[in-house]
Amino acid sequence: MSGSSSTRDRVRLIVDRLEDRYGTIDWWHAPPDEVMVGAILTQQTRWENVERALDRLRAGDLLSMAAIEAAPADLIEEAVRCTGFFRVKTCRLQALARFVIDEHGSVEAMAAAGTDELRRDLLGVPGIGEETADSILCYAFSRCSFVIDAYTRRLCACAGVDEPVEGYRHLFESVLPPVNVRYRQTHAHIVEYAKSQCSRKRCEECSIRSLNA
DNA sequence: GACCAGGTCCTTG
DNA sequence: CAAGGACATGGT
Repeated sequence: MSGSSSTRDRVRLIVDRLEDRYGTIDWWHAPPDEVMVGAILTQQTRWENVERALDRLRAGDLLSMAAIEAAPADLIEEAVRCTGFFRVKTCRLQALARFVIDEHGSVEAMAAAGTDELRRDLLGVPGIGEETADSILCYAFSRCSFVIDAYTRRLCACAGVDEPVEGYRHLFESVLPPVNVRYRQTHAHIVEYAKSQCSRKRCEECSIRSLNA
């Protein structure tokens, strides 16, 4: 990580500009079990396909850690097929469900754990990397863990900020006030902006690029 | 038909 | 540690 203040100022500028542009938006409010499932299903996958899978799981009463832990794998596979990597993702979902049930007893019980401990434990579950862990912490457990995804890296690259993943995380966490709603909102802003304005084709005219000067 | 999508893991150099 | 491949379906 480079703690360079000019880099941090640039990130602060990104955050402020996005807030001016989009204002208050409330993103991904769903029950914790559903957030955890969605966080895994959205790996390398468009969200629209994830929603289909979530609907299928819900229809089969499979949208809870307890149900996923108990269900036969082929039932899960069938429901999540539309998100791609369906065998791998089914394994990951069941590994997460087993972790929740075996190590904590329930999702509600998990909420009692501290953020650092939770993060470390989640990263120990096969199939859960940094982004998935932080998504779960931020959107399922309302913690101040900033999510660094492909959109965030693309947008930052546009603005001339180039860091290793941990660098990005600490940059954003040093700029944002320690309030969960700001974390989820800023990440939502980045996704909205990057999707519409900073796609591979349009990046040249992306206004964030002007922060380079 | 090529190319990409809100990653993660495993193998190599 | 960086780079490359595997995992797979669905949309443009």
